[in-house]
Amino acid sequence: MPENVDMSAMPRTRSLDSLAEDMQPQLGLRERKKLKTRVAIRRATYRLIAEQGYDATTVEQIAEAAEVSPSTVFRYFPTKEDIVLTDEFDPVIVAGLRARPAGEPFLESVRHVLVEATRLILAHDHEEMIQRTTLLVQVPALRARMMQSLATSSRNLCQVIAERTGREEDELEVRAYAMAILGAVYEASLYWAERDHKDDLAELVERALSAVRDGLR
Amino acid sequence: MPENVDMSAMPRTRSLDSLAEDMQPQLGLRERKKLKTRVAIRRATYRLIAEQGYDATTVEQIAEAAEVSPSTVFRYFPTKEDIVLTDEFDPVIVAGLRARPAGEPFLESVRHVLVEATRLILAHDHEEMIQRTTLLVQVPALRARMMQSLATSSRNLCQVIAERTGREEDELEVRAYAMAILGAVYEASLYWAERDHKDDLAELVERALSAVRDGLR
DNA sequence: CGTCAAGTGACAGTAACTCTCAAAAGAGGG
DNA sequence: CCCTCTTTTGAGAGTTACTGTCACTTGACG
Repeated sequence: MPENVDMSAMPRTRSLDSLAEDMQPQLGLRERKKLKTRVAIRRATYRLIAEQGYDATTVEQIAEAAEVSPSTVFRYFPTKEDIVLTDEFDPVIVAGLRARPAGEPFLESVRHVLVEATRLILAHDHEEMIQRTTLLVQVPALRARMMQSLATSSRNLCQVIAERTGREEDELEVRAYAMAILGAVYEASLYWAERDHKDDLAELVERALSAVRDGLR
Repeated sequence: MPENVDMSAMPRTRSLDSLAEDMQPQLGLRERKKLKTRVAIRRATYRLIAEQGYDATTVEQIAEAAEVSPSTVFRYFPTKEDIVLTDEFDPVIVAGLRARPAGEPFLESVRHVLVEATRLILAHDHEEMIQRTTLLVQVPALRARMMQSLATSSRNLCQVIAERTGREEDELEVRAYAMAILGAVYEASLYWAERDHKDDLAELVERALSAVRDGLR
């Protein structure tokens, strides 16, 4: 396997790691190898799942395809679900929110940032987002594991909300509001996948958040 | 084991099935036995988990304590998590929502009904709600499985929303709104448990929903 | 080059499920 | 009361995700 792969030459198989990959200029060999293993495991997983389905794909197969031992797979990802679900979107969104003007109503900031982030992510990893959301619709175990993701994102979101609104980050209202937002975005993603990704996800996210803001009349 | 147990004599160990139990007047012996097995499994589970913790409690132990075979446990509950999480709250809430005046703003209806339902449930199964939410805080697997619960409740809620607002039940806005509400309620439950159930859960639910309605300022 | 720490693989073990099949037990008719 | 049909149960074997241990390899660094 060549040391430096031209990522832009593999339009259909870019991984969600690619964003992280792109901006790791010169780490030690150890770190680079680790990143490569991560990517290899994830690529193998996505490929095998696309071929055989989620349940039919065992960790052993993944390990073999990625040319590592099963132990190593579990060292990199605590559960099989995580191989599919792990992403690095939170920092992007948090940073985006911090960059918005302080006076702006908070939900407006969220809408702006989430819509922009969605476009960015789609531009970067379109195919993989499609695979991920498709799997999310098909595999209950993944939807379940998603809760963990939501909880983590929620905590991050709470922190920003606290900064912005001068509240405490563990206040009930803050947490409820954060989870409401994330729930809406989650539904937008599911909706997108269920309709075979025909719509513009960014637009769906915007509509979902507007619904939360306006209520239903 | 006696045929008829005086449920009101066991104030601390009443199960979430009790509501369902109370209103099954005279079914066939078969059905009554099934209900009893369900309750036995759940009681055994809660007892063992209280003694040893969730992870340390195996399905085999549960089966033994409930005096059934492990196969039977899995026949009644698809997963170990479900033994803890399954409830019958949705019908209560749906019926409550249908009973609200048609003109009322929808979120107001939701607030009324959820707050009332919370009080009712607490009055009926207080100890078990405490156990459940405590476990929810402690056990990640349960939080994850909760997603399934939320999805089901969400579908039910969507249906009522559709009836009330004249929209389609699979419309994005409806689904996003439903999930936002449930997310907020979920956070209220967690918050309650994290603070050792000192607060009034019904009040927390109300605050959480108000936060969604008003946004954060 | 040598030492140390980090990363890996082989292996054994656990427990949550799944499937299959035969025995047991309620339902219902004679 | 008994015979039959159907539902429910238990027993057992098998799969797989995950955990923990330990010896081995391989980058890092002086």
